[in-house]
Amino acid sequence: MSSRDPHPLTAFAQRLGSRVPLSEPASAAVLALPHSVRVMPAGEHIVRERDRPSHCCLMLSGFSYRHKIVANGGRQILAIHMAGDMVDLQNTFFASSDHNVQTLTQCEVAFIPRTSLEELAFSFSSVGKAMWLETLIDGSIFREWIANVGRRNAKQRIAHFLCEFAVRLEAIGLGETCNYELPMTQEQIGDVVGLTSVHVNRTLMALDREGLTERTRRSVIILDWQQLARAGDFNTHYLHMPEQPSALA
Amino acid sequence: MSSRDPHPLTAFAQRLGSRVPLSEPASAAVLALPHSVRVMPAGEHIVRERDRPSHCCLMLSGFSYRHKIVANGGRQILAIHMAGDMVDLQNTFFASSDHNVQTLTQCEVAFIPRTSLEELAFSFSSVGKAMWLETLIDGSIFREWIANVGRRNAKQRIAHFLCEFAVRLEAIGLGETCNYELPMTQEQIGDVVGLTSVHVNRTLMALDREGLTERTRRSVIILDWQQLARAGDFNTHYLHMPEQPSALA
DNA sequence: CGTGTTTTTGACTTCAGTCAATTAAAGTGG
DNA sequence: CCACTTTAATTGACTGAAGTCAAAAACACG
Repeated sequence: MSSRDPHPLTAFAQRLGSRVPLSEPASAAVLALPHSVRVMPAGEHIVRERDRPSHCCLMLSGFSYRHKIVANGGRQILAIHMAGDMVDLQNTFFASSDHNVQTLTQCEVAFIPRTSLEELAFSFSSVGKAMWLETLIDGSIFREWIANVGRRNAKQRIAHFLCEFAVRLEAIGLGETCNYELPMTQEQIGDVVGLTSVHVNRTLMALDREGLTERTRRSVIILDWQQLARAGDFNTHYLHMPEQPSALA
Repeated sequence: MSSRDPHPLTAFAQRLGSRVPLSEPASAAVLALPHSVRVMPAGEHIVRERDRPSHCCLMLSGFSYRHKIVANGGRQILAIHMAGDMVDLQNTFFASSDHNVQTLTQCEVAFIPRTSLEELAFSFSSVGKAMWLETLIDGSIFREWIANVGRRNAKQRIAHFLCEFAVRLEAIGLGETCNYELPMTQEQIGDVVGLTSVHVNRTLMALDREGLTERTRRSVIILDWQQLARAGDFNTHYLHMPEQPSALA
Protein backbone atom coordinates (compact mmCIF):
# COMPACT_ATOMS: atom_id res chain seq x y z
CA MET A 1 0.00 0.00 0.00
CA SER A 2 3.04 2.25 0.17
CA SER A 3 4.90 3.73 -2.76
CA ARG A 4 7.38 0.88 -2.52
CA ASP A 5 4.71 -1.62 -3.49
CA PRO A 6 5.69 -3.38 -6.70
CA HIS A 7 2.53 -2.15 -8.41
CA PRO A 8 0.34 0.66 -7.08
CA LEU A 9 -2.89 -1.14 -7.93
CA THR A 10 -2.09 -4.44 -6.21
CA ALA A 11 -4.02 -3.55 -3.08
CA PHE A 12 -7.01 -2.50 -5.15
CA ALA A 13 -6.99 -5.77 -7.09
CA GLN A 14 -6.82 -7.67 -3.82
CA ARG A 15 -9.68 -5.70 -2.37
CA LEU A 16 -11.89 -6.45 -5.36
CA GLY A 17 -10.80 -10.08 -5.27
CA SER A 18 -11.86 -10.35 -1.65
CA ARG A 19 -15.40 -9.35 -2.65
CA VAL A 20 -15.71 -11.51 -5.75
CA PRO A 21 -13.06 -14.05 -6.80
CA LEU A 22 -11.22 -12.73 -9.85
CA SER A 23 -9.84 -14.90 -12.65
CA GLU A 24 -6.24 -14.43 -13.80
CA PRO A 25 -7.18 -12.28 -16.81
CA ALA A 26 -9.64 -10.23 -14.76
CA SER A 27 -7.00 -9.57 -12.15
CA ALA A 28 -4.47 -8.69 -14.83
CA ALA A 29 -6.93 -6.29 -16.41
CA VAL A 30 -7.33 -4.47 -13.10
CA LEU A 31 -3.58 -4.07 -12.80
CA ALA A 32 -3.41 -2.91 -16.41
CA LEU A 33 -5.71 0.05 -15.73
CA PRO A 34 -4.11 3.29 -16.90
CA HIS A 35 -3.38 5.52 -13.95
CA SER A 36 -1.15 8.23 -12.63
CA VAL A 37 0.00 8.39 -9.04
CA ARG A 38 0.13 11.69 -7.20
CA VAL A 39 1.21 12.64 -3.72
CA MET A 40 -1.10 15.22 -2.22
CA PRO A 41 -0.44 17.25 0.93
CA ALA A 42 -2.90 17.33 3.82
CA GLY A 43 -5.93 19.58 3.45
CA GLU A 44 -6.00 19.61 -0.34
CA HIS A 45 -9.17 19.22 -2.38
CA ILE A 46 -9.46 16.06 -4.48
CA VAL A 47 -12.95 16.86 -5.75
CA ARG A 48 -15.00 19.99 -5.31
CA GLU A 49 -18.81 20.19 -5.34
CA ARG A 50 -20.04 20.87 -8.89
CA ASP A 51 -16.84 19.42 -10.40
CA ARG A 52 -17.24 16.94 -13.21
CA PRO A 53 -14.36 14.62 -12.46
CA SER A 54 -13.06 12.75 -15.48
CA HIS A 55 -10.92 10.57 -13.27
CA CYS A 56 -11.74 8.32 -10.40
CA CYS A 57 -9.39 8.45 -7.48
CA LEU A 58 -8.06 5.44 -5.65
CA MET A 59 -6.45 5.85 -2.23
CA LEU A 60 -3.00 4.26 -2.00
CA SER A 61 -1.98 5.66 1.37
CA GLY A 62 -3.15 8.32 3.81
CA PHE A 63 -6.69 9.43 4.68
CA SER A 64 -9.28 11.60 3.01
CA TYR A 65 -12.84 12.65 3.75
CA ARG A 66 -16.01 13.64 1.91
CA HIS A 67 -18.08 16.48 3.23
CA LYS A 68 -20.92 18.89 2.58
CA ILE A 69 -21.35 22.45 3.76
CA VAL A 70 -24.86 23.38 4.91
CA ALA A 71 -26.68 26.72 4.94
CA ASN A 72 -25.33 28.19 8.19
CA GLY A 73 -21.78 27.24 7.25
CA GLY A 74 -21.79 24.02 9.25
CA ARG A 75 -19.86 21.14 7.79
CA GLN A 76 -20.89 17.49 7.81
CA ILE A 77 -18.33 14.82 7.09
CA LEU A 78 -19.96 11.98 5.14
CA ALA A 79 -17.19 9.42 4.97
CA ILE A 80 -13.56 8.80 5.80
CA HIS A 81 -11.49 7.02 3.19
CA MET A 82 -8.34 5.00 3.60
CA ALA A 83 -5.93 2.93 1.52
CA GLY A 84 -7.71 0.71 -0.99
CA ASP A 85 -10.89 2.80 -1.14
CA MET A 86 -12.21 4.06 -4.47
CA VAL A 87 -12.93 7.60 -3.54
CA ASP A 88 -14.90 8.68 -6.45
CA LEU A 89 -16.89 6.01 -8.08
CA GLN A 90 -19.81 7.96 -6.61
CA ASN A 91 -19.18 11.01 -8.66
CA THR A 92 -17.67 9.74 -11.87
CA PHE A 93 -21.02 8.64 -13.20
CA PHE A 94 -22.82 11.85 -12.33
CA ALA A 95 -22.93 15.04 -14.32
CA SER A 96 -21.37 16.83 -11.37
CA SER A 97 -20.24 16.02 -7.87
CA ASP A 98 -22.70 16.71 -5.06
CA HIS A 99 -20.06 17.07 -2.38
CA ASN A 100 -16.39 17.75 -1.67
CA VAL A 101 -13.52 15.36 -1.11
CA GLN A 102 -10.45 16.56 0.71
CA THR A 103 -7.27 14.98 2.05
CA LEU A 104 -7.05 14.58 5.80
CA THR A 105 -3.36 13.69 5.82
CA GLN A 106 -0.76 13.51 3.11
CA CYS A 107 -2.02 10.97 0.60
CA GLU A 108 -0.83 8.97 -2.34
CA VAL A 109 -3.66 8.67 -4.79
CA ALA A 110 -3.94 6.97 -8.16
CA PHE A 111 -6.09 8.73 -10.74
CA ILE A 112 -7.81 6.36 -13.15
CA PRO A 113 -9.78 7.59 -16.17
CA ARG A 114 -13.49 7.11 -15.62
CA THR A 115 -13.98 5.54 -19.03
CA SER A 116 -11.31 2.87 -18.49
CA LEU A 117 -12.92 1.89 -15.23
CA GLU A 118 -16.32 1.71 -16.85
CA GLU A 119 -15.05 -0.43 -19.72
CA LEU A 120 -13.34 -2.77 -17.31
CA ALA A 121 -16.48 -3.17 -15.20
CA PHE A 122 -18.47 -4.30 -18.20
CA SER A 123 -15.82 -6.48 -19.83
CA PHE A 124 -15.27 -8.55 -16.68
CA SER A 125 -18.50 -9.10 -14.83
CA SER A 126 -16.57 -10.29 -11.77
CA VAL A 127 -14.80 -6.93 -11.59
CA GLY A 128 -18.05 -5.11 -12.28
CA LYS A 129 -19.80 -6.97 -9.54
CA ALA A 130 -16.97 -6.35 -7.08
CA MET A 131 -17.01 -2.64 -7.86
CA TRP A 132 -20.77 -2.55 -7.52
CA LEU A 133 -20.44 -4.27 -4.16
CA GLU A 134 -17.96 -1.62 -3.07
CA THR A 135 -20.49 1.10 -3.82
CA LEU A 136 -23.21 -0.86 -2.04
CA ILE A 137 -21.01 -1.13 1.03
CA ASP A 138 -20.39 2.59 0.93
CA GLY A 139 -24.15 2.94 0.91
CA SER A 140 -24.49 0.63 3.86
CA ILE A 141 -22.03 2.72 5.84
CA PHE A 142 -23.94 5.88 4.91
CA ARG A 143 -27.10 4.31 6.29
CA GLU A 144 -25.42 3.42 9.55
CA TRP A 145 -24.16 6.99 9.82
CA ILE A 146 -27.68 8.34 9.33
CA ALA A 147 -28.80 6.19 12.26
CA ASN A 148 -25.73 7.17 14.27
CA VAL A 149 -26.24 10.87 13.86
CA GLY A 150 -30.04 10.74 13.91
CA ARG A 151 -30.79 8.50 16.87
CA ARG A 152 -27.79 8.10 19.13
CA ASN A 153 -26.51 10.43 21.85
CA ALA A 154 -23.04 11.95 21.98
CA LYS A 155 -21.39 9.09 23.83
CA GLN A 156 -22.87 6.46 21.55
CA ARG A 157 -21.99 8.37 18.39
CA ILE A 158 -18.37 8.83 19.33
CA ALA A 159 -17.91 5.31 20.66
CA HIS A 160 -19.46 4.00 17.44
CA PHE A 161 -17.12 6.04 15.30
CA LEU A 162 -14.05 4.94 17.27
CA CYS A 163 -15.08 1.31 16.79
CA GLU A 164 -15.77 1.69 13.08
CA PHE A 165 -12.45 3.36 12.44
CA ALA A 166 -10.64 0.66 14.41
CA VAL A 167 -12.26 -2.17 12.49
CA ARG A 168 -11.75 -0.60 9.09
CA LEU A 169 -8.10 0.14 9.83
CA GLU A 170 -7.46 -3.41 10.91
CA ALA A 171 -9.26 -4.76 7.87
CA ILE A 172 -6.67 -3.16 5.61
CA GLY A 173 -3.79 -4.20 7.83
CA LEU A 174 -2.94 -0.81 9.33
CA GLY A 175 -2.79 -0.67 13.11
CA GLU A 176 -4.45 -2.96 15.58
CA THR A 177 -8.10 -2.72 16.48
CA CYS A 178 -7.32 -1.59 20.00
CA ASN A 179 -4.42 0.75 19.38
CA TYR A 180 -4.32 3.13 16.48
CA GLU A 181 -3.73 6.67 15.28
CA LEU A 182 -6.86 8.69 14.54
CA PRO A 183 -5.67 11.35 12.08
CA MET A 184 -8.34 13.89 12.99
CA THR A 185 -8.82 16.90 15.22
CA GLN A 186 -11.71 16.92 17.68
CA GLU A 187 -13.35 19.50 15.45
CA GLN A 188 -13.28 17.04 12.56
CA ILE A 189 -14.62 14.25 14.76
CA GLY A 190 -17.45 16.63 15.62
CA ASP A 191 -18.16 17.10 11.93
CA VAL A 192 -18.40 13.34 11.55
CA VAL A 193 -20.86 12.78 14.37
CA GLY A 194 -22.80 16.05 14.24
CA LEU A 195 -21.52 17.58 17.47
CA THR A 196 -19.41 20.61 18.40
CA SER A 197 -15.72 20.18 19.13
CA VAL A 198 -16.32 21.23 22.72
CA HIS A 199 -18.81 18.47 23.28
CA VAL A 200 -16.59 15.96 21.49
CA ASN A 201 -13.84 16.87 23.90
CA ARG A 202 -16.02 16.41 26.97
CA THR A 203 -17.32 13.10 25.65
CA LEU A 204 -13.88 11.74 24.76
CA MET A 205 -12.66 12.64 28.22
CA ALA A 206 -15.65 10.90 29.76
CA LEU A 207 -14.82 7.71 27.81
CA ASP A 208 -11.28 7.92 29.15
CA ARG A 209 -12.52 8.53 32.68
CA GLU A 210 -14.79 5.50 32.45
CA GLY A 211 -11.82 3.37 31.48
CA LEU A 212 -13.04 2.50 27.98
CA THR A 213 -10.28 4.33 26.14
CA GLU A 214 -6.97 6.05 26.71
CA ARG A 215 -5.90 8.88 24.47
CA THR A 216 -2.70 10.81 24.03
CA ARG A 217 -2.92 13.37 21.30
CA ARG A 218 -4.03 11.49 18.15
CA SER A 219 -3.44 7.99 19.43
CA VAL A 220 -6.40 5.94 20.59
CA ILE A 221 -6.06 2.91 22.83
CA ILE A 222 -9.23 0.94 23.38
CA LEU A 223 -8.93 -0.61 26.81
CA ASP A 224 -12.21 -2.51 26.76
CA TRP A 225 -13.44 -3.32 23.29
CA GLN A 226 -16.58 -5.12 24.41
CA GLN A 227 -17.66 -2.22 26.58
CA LEU A 228 -16.89 0.38 23.95
CA ALA A 229 -18.76 -1.55 21.26
CA ARG A 230 -21.71 -1.90 23.62
CA ALA A 231 -21.56 1.80 24.51
CA GLY A 232 -21.54 2.69 20.82
CA ASP A 233 -24.22 0.17 19.80
CA PHE A 234 -21.58 -1.06 17.38
CA ASN A 235 -21.79 -4.21 15.33
CA THR A 236 -19.75 -5.03 12.24
CA HIS A 237 -22.70 -6.36 10.27
CA TYR A 238 -23.18 -3.20 8.19
CA LEU A 239 -19.54 -3.24 7.07
CA HIS A 240 -20.16 -6.48 5.17
CA MET A 241 -16.59 -7.58 5.58
CA PRO A 242 -15.38 -10.71 3.80
CA GLU A 243 -14.46 -12.25 7.16
CA GLN A 244 -14.87 -11.03 10.70
CA PRO A 245 -11.75 -9.54 12.31
CA SER A 246 -10.38 -11.58 15.17
CA ALA A 247 -11.22 -9.15 17.95
CA LEU A 248 -14.93 -9.49 17.33
CA ALA A 249 -15.26 -13.21 16.74
CA MET B 1 -47.64 2.69 -12.37
CA SER B 2 -50.99 1.28 -11.27
CA SER B 3 -52.14 -2.31 -11.64
CA ARG B 4 -53.98 -1.32 -14.80
CA ASP B 5 -50.72 -0.58 -16.55
CA PRO B 6 -50.32 -2.79 -19.58
CA HIS B 7 -47.11 -4.26 -18.17
CA PRO B 8 -46.05 -3.93 -14.54
CA LEU B 9 -42.41 -3.25 -15.43
CA THR B 10 -43.04 -0.45 -17.93
CA ALA B 11 -42.39 2.27 -15.40
CA PHE B 12 -39.17 0.59 -14.32
CA ALA B 13 -37.95 0.31 -17.91
CA GLN B 14 -38.73 3.99 -18.41
CA ARG B 15 -36.91 4.95 -15.26
CA LEU B 16 -33.78 3.09 -16.35
CA GLY B 17 -34.11 4.55 -19.83
CA SER B 18 -34.20 8.05 -18.38
CA ARG B 19 -30.78 7.43 -16.80
CA VAL B 20 -29.11 5.73 -19.75
CA PRO B 21 -30.74 5.41 -23.18
CA LEU B 22 -31.78 1.80 -23.74
CA SER B 23 -31.76 0.02 -27.12
CA GLU B 24 -34.85 -1.89 -28.23
CA PRO B 25 -33.48 -5.28 -27.17
CA ALA B 26 -32.23 -3.92 -23.84
CA SER B 27 -35.62 -2.43 -23.11
CA ALA B 28 -37.32 -5.66 -24.13
CA ALA B 29 -35.01 -7.65 -21.85
CA VAL B 30 -36.01 -5.46 -18.90
CA LEU B 31 -39.69 -6.10 -19.60
CA ALA B 32 -38.96 -9.80 -19.99
CA LEU B 33 -37.61 -10.07 -16.43
CA PRO B 34 -39.38 -12.84 -14.53
CA HIS B 35 -41.42 -11.38 -11.70
CA SER B 36 -44.43 -11.86 -9.53
CA VAL B 37 -46.64 -9.01 -8.41
CA ARG B 38 -47.98 -8.89 -4.87
CA VAL B 39 -50.25 -6.47 -3.08
CA MET B 40 -49.06 -5.84 0.46
CA PRO B 41 -51.05 -4.12 3.21
CA ALA B 42 -49.67 -1.13 5.11
CA GLY B 43 -47.19 -1.88 7.88
CA GLU B 44 -45.95 -5.19 6.51
CA HIS B 45 -42.29 -6.19 6.39
CA ILE B 46 -40.77 -6.56 2.94
CA VAL B 47 -37.27 -7.34 4.23
CA ARG B 48 -36.12 -7.93 7.77
CA GLU B 49 -32.61 -7.30 9.09
CA ARG B 50 -30.50 -10.47 8.74
CA ASP B 51 -32.72 -11.78 5.93
CA ARG B 52 -30.98 -13.06 2.83
CA PRO B 53 -33.45 -11.95 0.20
CA SER B 54 -33.35 -14.02 -2.98
CA HIS B 55 -35.59 -11.53 -4.70
CA CYS B 56 -35.28 -7.88 -5.37
CA CYS B 57 -38.39 -5.85 -4.88
CA LEU B 58 -39.60 -3.17 -7.24
CA MET B 59 -42.25 -0.67 -6.09
CA LEU B 60 -45.20 -0.44 -8.46
CA SER B 61 -47.47 1.70 -6.28
CA GLY B 62 -47.67 2.88 -2.68
CA PHE B 63 -44.86 3.84 -0.31
CA SER B 64 -42.37 1.92 1.77
CA TYR B 65 -39.47 2.80 4.06
CA ARG B 66 -36.14 1.39 5.21
CA HIS B 67 -35.20 1.67 8.83
CA LYS B 68 -32.83 0.60 11.57
CA ILE B 69 -33.49 0.14 15.26
CA VAL B 70 -30.76 1.42 17.58
CA ALA B 71 -29.74 0.32 21.08
CA ASN B 72 -32.28 2.25 23.16
CA GLY B 73 -35.12 1.14 20.89
CA GLY B 74 -35.11 4.30 18.82
CA ARG B 75 -35.88 3.95 15.16
CA GLN B 76 -34.20 5.77 12.29
CA ILE B 77 -35.82 5.83 8.89
CA LEU B 78 -33.15 5.71 6.19
CA ALA B 79 -35.17 6.15 3.02
CA ILE B 80 -38.68 6.44 1.67
CA HIS B 81 -39.46 4.53 -1.49
CA MET B 82 -42.12 5.18 -4.08
CA ALA B 83 -43.30 3.80 -7.43
CA GLY B 84 -40.43 2.93 -9.76
CA ASP B 85 -37.85 2.51 -6.99
CA MET B 86 -35.84 -0.70 -6.74
CA VAL B 87 -36.14 -1.32 -3.07
CA ASP B 88 -33.62 -3.96 -2.59
CA LEU B 89 -30.74 -3.82 -4.93
CA GLN B 90 -28.86 -2.81 -1.77
CA ASN B 91 -29.42 -6.09 -0.07
CA THR B 92 -29.58 -8.62 -2.84
CA PHE B 93 -25.84 -8.65 -3.27
CA PHE B 94 -25.08 -8.96 0.42
CA ALA B 95 -25.01 -12.11 2.50
CA SER B 96 -27.70 -10.61 4.69
CA SER B 97 -29.67 -7.40 4.95
CA ASP B 98 -28.39 -4.78 7.35
CA HIS B 99 -31.75 -3.10 7.86
CA ASN B 100 -35.51 -3.49 7.60
CA VAL B 101 -37.88 -2.51 4.83
CA GLN B 102 -41.54 -2.06 5.61
CA THR B 103 -44.60 -0.81 3.75
CA LEU B 104 -45.88 2.62 4.74
CA THR B 105 -49.14 2.30 2.82
CA GLN B 106 -50.68 -0.49 0.84
CA CYS B 107 -48.24 -1.32 -1.93
CA GLU B 108 -48.04 -3.24 -5.13
CA VAL B 109 -44.59 -4.70 -5.44
CA ALA B 110 -42.96 -6.85 -8.10
CA PHE B 111 -40.50 -9.46 -6.86
CA ILE B 112 -37.70 -10.18 -9.31
CA PRO B 113 -35.18 -12.99 -8.75
CA ARG B 114 -31.80 -11.58 -7.82
CA THR B 115 -30.00 -13.80 -10.33
CA SER B 116 -32.12 -12.65 -13.27
CA LEU B 117 -31.42 -9.03 -12.41
CA GLU B 118 -27.72 -9.71 -12.13
CA GLU B 119 -27.60 -11.53 -15.47
CA LEU B 120 -29.47 -8.71 -17.14
CA ALA B 121 -27.13 -6.09 -15.73
CA PHE B 122 -24.13 -7.81 -17.23
CA SER B 123 -25.63 -8.79 -20.57
CA PHE B 124 -26.72 -5.23 -21.38
CA SER B 125 -24.18 -2.75 -20.16
CA SER B 126 -26.69 0.08 -20.66
CA VAL B 127 -29.05 -1.60 -18.20
CA GLY B 128 -26.18 -2.38 -15.86
CA LYS B 129 -25.04 1.20 -15.93
CA ALA B 130 -28.55 2.50 -15.33
CA MET B 131 -28.99 0.21 -12.35
CA TRP B 132 -25.61 1.21 -11.01
CA LEU B 133 -26.62 4.84 -11.37
CA GLU B 134 -29.79 4.13 -9.40
CA THR B 135 -27.75 2.78 -6.51
CA LEU B 136 -25.38 5.74 -6.74
CA ILE B 137 -28.31 8.12 -6.51
CA ASP B 138 -29.61 6.26 -3.48
CA GLY B 139 -26.15 6.82 -2.02
CA SER B 140 -26.29 10.50 -2.84
CA ILE B 141 -29.60 10.81 -1.02
CA PHE B 142 -28.17 8.98 1.98
CA ARG B 143 -25.33 11.51 2.10
CA GLU B 144 -27.75 14.42 2.01
CA TRP B 145 -29.70 12.83 4.84
CA ILE B 146 -26.54 12.48 6.93
CA ALA B 147 -25.99 16.22 6.49
CA ASN B 148 -29.66 16.95 7.16
CA VAL B 149 -29.78 15.04 10.41
CA GLY B 150 -26.25 15.89 11.48
CA ARG B 151 -26.01 19.61 10.84
CA ARG B 152 -29.44 21.19 10.41
CA ASN B 153 -31.91 22.29 13.06
CA ALA B 154 -35.48 21.05 13.38
CA LYS B 155 -37.03 23.61 11.06
CA GLN B 156 -34.43 23.07 8.37
CA ARG B 157 -34.64 19.29 8.58
CA ILE B 158 -38.39 19.20 8.22
CA ALA B 159 -38.52 21.83 5.49
CA HIS B 160 -35.84 19.90 3.63
CA PHE B 161 -37.77 16.66 3.89
CA LEU B 162 -41.01 18.28 2.72
CA CYS B 163 -39.19 19.66 -0.32
CA GLU B 164 -37.47 16.39 -1.16
CA PHE B 165 -40.69 14.44 -0.97
CA ALA B 166 -42.47 16.99 -3.15
CA VAL B 167 -39.80 16.89 -5.84
CA ARG B 168 -39.55 13.12 -5.88
CA LEU B 169 -43.31 12.73 -6.09
CA GLU B 170 -43.53 15.12 -8.98
CA ALA B 171 -40.65 13.42 -10.76
CA ILE B 172 -42.67 10.22 -11.00
CA GLY B 173 -45.83 12.06 -11.96
CA LEU B 174 -47.75 11.70 -8.70
CA GLY B 175 -49.11 14.92 -7.22
CA GLU B 176 -47.86 18.43 -7.79
CA THR B 177 -44.79 19.82 -6.11
CA CYS B 178 -46.83 22.25 -4.05
CA ASN B 179 -49.79 20.10 -3.12
CA TYR B 180 -49.45 16.48 -2.15
CA GLU B 181 -50.32 13.76 0.30
CA LEU B 182 -47.59 12.82 2.77
CA PRO B 183 -48.47 9.26 3.81
CA MET B 184 -46.76 9.44 7.20
CA THR B 185 -47.59 10.15 10.82
CA GLN B 186 -45.66 12.86 12.63
CA GLU B 187 -43.95 10.10 14.57
CA GLN B 188 -42.64 8.63 11.32
CA ILE B 189 -41.53 12.06 10.11
CA GLY B 190 -39.64 12.31 13.39
CA ASP B 191 -37.92 9.01 12.64
CA VAL B 192 -36.86 10.41 9.27
CA VAL B 193 -35.33 13.60 10.60
CA GLY B 194 -34.11 12.40 14.00
CA LEU B 195 -36.61 14.31 16.15
CA THR B 196 -39.44 13.36 18.51
CA SER B 197 -43.01 13.47 17.27
CA VAL B 198 -43.76 16.27 19.72
CA HIS B 199 -41.07 18.46 18.28
CA VAL B 200 -42.09 17.57 14.72
CA ASN B 201 -45.58 18.75 15.57
CA ARG B 202 -44.39 22.05 17.00
CA THR B 203 -42.14 22.63 14.00
CA LEU B 204 -44.79 21.79 11.43
CA MET B 205 -47.17 24.18 13.11
CA ALA B 206 -44.52 26.88 13.08
CA LEU B 207 -44.06 26.43 9.32
CA ASP B 208 -47.82 26.81 8.92
CA ARG B 209 -47.86 29.87 11.14
CA GLU B 210 -45.10 31.45 9.09
CA GLY B 211 -47.15 30.97 5.95
CA LEU B 212 -44.77 28.54 4.27
CA THR B 213 -47.12 25.57 4.33
CA GLU B 214 -50.72 24.68 5.02
CA ARG B 215 -51.58 21.24 6.33
CA THR B 216 -54.79 19.39 6.87
CA ARG B 217 -54.24 15.90 8.18
CA ARG B 218 -51.88 14.19 5.69
CA SER B 219 -52.14 16.74 2.92
CA VAL B 220 -49.35 19.25 2.46
CA ILE B 221 -49.75 22.48 0.55
CA ILE B 222 -46.58 24.45 0.01
CA LEU B 223 -47.61 28.10 -0.15
CA ASP B 224 -44.19 29.52 -0.84
CA TRP B 225 -41.79 27.10 -2.46
CA GLN B 226 -38.86 29.49 -2.65
CA GLN B 227 -39.12 30.29 1.03
CA LEU B 228 -39.53 26.69 2.09
CA ALA B 229 -36.58 25.56 -0.03
CA ARG B 230 -34.49 28.35 1.45
CA ALA B 231 -35.63 27.48 4.97
CA GLY B 232 -34.69 23.85 4.38
CA ASP B 233 -31.39 24.58 2.61
CA PHE B 234 -32.85 22.50 -0.17
CA ASN B 235 -31.41 22.16 -3.63
CA THR B 236 -32.19 19.40 -6.12
CA HIS B 237 -28.59 18.84 -7.12
CA TYR B 238 -28.10 15.72 -4.98
CA LEU B 239 -31.13 14.03 -6.54
CA HIS B 240 -29.33 13.92 -9.90
CA MET B 241 -32.58 14.08 -11.81
CA PRO B 242 -32.53 13.66 -15.59
CA GLU B 243 -34.12 17.10 -15.96
CA GLN B 244 -35.04 19.77 -13.47
CA PRO B 245 -38.72 19.93 -12.51
CA SER B 246 -40.46 23.07 -13.66
CA ALA B 247 -41.02 24.59 -10.23
CA LEU B 248 -37.30 24.93 -9.64
CA ALA B 249 -36.08 26.14 -12.99
C1' DC C 1 -71.24 6.12 18.71
C1' DG C 2 -67.37 4.22 20.97
C1' DT C 3 -62.54 2.98 20.47
C1' DG C 4 -57.88 3.49 19.19
C1' DT C 5 -54.76 6.43 16.77
C1' DT C 6 -52.83 10.71 15.87
C1' DT C 7 -52.32 15.49 16.75
C1' DT C 8 -51.97 19.22 19.78
C1' DT C 9 -50.74 21.64 24.03
C1' DG C 10 -48.41 22.73 28.48
C1' DA C 11 -44.96 22.40 32.14
C1' DC C 12 -40.63 20.99 33.10
C1' DT C 13 -35.92 18.78 32.15
C1' DT C 14 -31.71 17.84 29.87
C1' DC C 15 -28.31 17.27 26.57
C1' DA C 16 -25.60 19.66 23.76
C1' DG C 17 -24.32 24.42 22.08
C1' DT C 18 -22.19 29.00 22.87
C1' DC C 19 -18.83 32.10 24.31
C1' DA C 20 -14.69 32.94 26.15
C1' DA C 21 -10.58 32.10 28.51
C1' DT C 22 -6.66 28.96 29.57
C1' DT C 23 -3.43 25.43 28.74
C1' DA C 24 -0.82 22.42 25.92
C1' DA C 25 1.44 21.01 21.82
C1' DA C 26 3.58 21.58 17.35
C1' DG C 27 5.98 24.01 14.36
C1' DT C 28 9.31 27.89 12.75
C1' DG C 29 13.01 30.71 12.23
C1' DG C 30 17.04 32.66 14.41
C1' DC D 1 18.07 24.95 21.61
C1' DC D 2 15.05 28.77 22.54
C1' DA D 3 11.42 32.79 21.95
C1' DC D 4 7.34 33.17 18.92
C1' DT D 5 3.35 31.89 16.51
C1' DT D 6 -0.27 28.92 15.47
C1' DT D 7 -3.25 25.35 16.07
C1' DA D 8 -5.56 22.14 19.00
C1' DA D 9 -7.29 20.60 23.48
C1' DT D 10 -9.36 21.67 27.80
C1' DT D 11 -12.28 23.97 31.16
C1' DG D 12 -16.06 26.88 33.10
C1' DA D 13 -20.33 29.49 33.22
C1' DC D 14 -24.36 30.16 30.93
C1' DT D 15 -27.97 29.41 27.17
C1' DG D 16 -31.11 27.19 24.36
C1' DA D 17 -33.07 23.74 21.31
C1' DA D 18 -35.12 19.65 21.59
C1' DG D 19 -36.72 15.86 24.73
C1' DT D 20 -39.93 14.03 28.33
C1' DC D 21 -44.17 13.26 30.49
C1' DA D 22 -48.77 13.62 30.59
C1' DA D 23 -53.18 15.13 29.42
C1' DA D 24 -56.65 16.90 26.14
C1' DA D 25 -58.57 17.39 21.63
C1' DA D 26 -59.39 15.78 17.04
C1' DC D 27 -59.80 12.29 13.83
C1' DA D 28 -60.50 7.79 11.53
C1' DC D 29 -62.90 3.52 11.54
C1' DG D 30 -65.47 -0.30 12.51
